[in-house]
Amino acid sequence: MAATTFPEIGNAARVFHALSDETRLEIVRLLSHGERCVCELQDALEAAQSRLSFHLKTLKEAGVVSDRREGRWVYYALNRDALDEIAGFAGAVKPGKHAGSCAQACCSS
Amino acid sequence: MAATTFPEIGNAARVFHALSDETRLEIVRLLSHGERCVCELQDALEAAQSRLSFHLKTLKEAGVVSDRREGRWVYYALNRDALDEIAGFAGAVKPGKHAGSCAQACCSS
DNA sequence: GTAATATATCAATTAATGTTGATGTGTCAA
DNA sequence: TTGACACATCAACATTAATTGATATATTAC
Repeated sequence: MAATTFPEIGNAARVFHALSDETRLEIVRLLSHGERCVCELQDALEAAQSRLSFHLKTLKEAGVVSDRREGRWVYYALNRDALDEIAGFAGAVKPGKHAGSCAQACCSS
Repeated sequence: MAATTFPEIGNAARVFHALSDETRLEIVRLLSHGERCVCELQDALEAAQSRLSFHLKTLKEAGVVSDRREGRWVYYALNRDALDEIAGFAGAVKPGKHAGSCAQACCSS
């Protein structure tokens, strides 16, 4: 498989949607330093707990982050695969870089 | 400037939002083959004209595409900078790749 | 067990986004 | 200069997403 295969549109849309919110991008930025528990994020973002929980769920459902429980705390971490998918998308779409890698109708014209 | 500078959160959110819709991703995919006029996209996507126009506007406002008029037709093309920003984001956020490049509070902890 | 802490979920509200059909604008050809 | 074409914009409506405050669940400390 080429490195620039066009990702599944539906999945890509889900990932991009997860990243389309500033609060969630801040979360991602914080997590880029390593995993964090919810209360640490809460302090850093000064966000209401249920709001944060909502955004974490959104990120998790899109596959951008994963979580793991440790005692009372739940730690969230970035999921490298999702970031690769994003980079892959950008690469696949760059003019001249995607030749032949797109299986859909757009290549038949 | 490092290649992995963390992009402006606000702008990144705008770009990601533009890419968070399947119709718009299809448009981007089509444009990855080169510029297209609206009517070509219309044929390829079987989308109502006003719907397409709405999505093109969204993409344009986010800086993902640019347009140019040629007679009766308006041609849309991908904007490479926006794709670079996406790739840059993915790179900046990857664990271990962003060290020292993040000017915000997240790096002070 | 009981209380406290960390987190998730729910219901209600509000805000943002997408869709549709109709109308407006610019450009070209006859 | 009229008509047809390519496209943008608008208004009304439908759908989806985000925020808030309250309540529920799990874990630990006492």
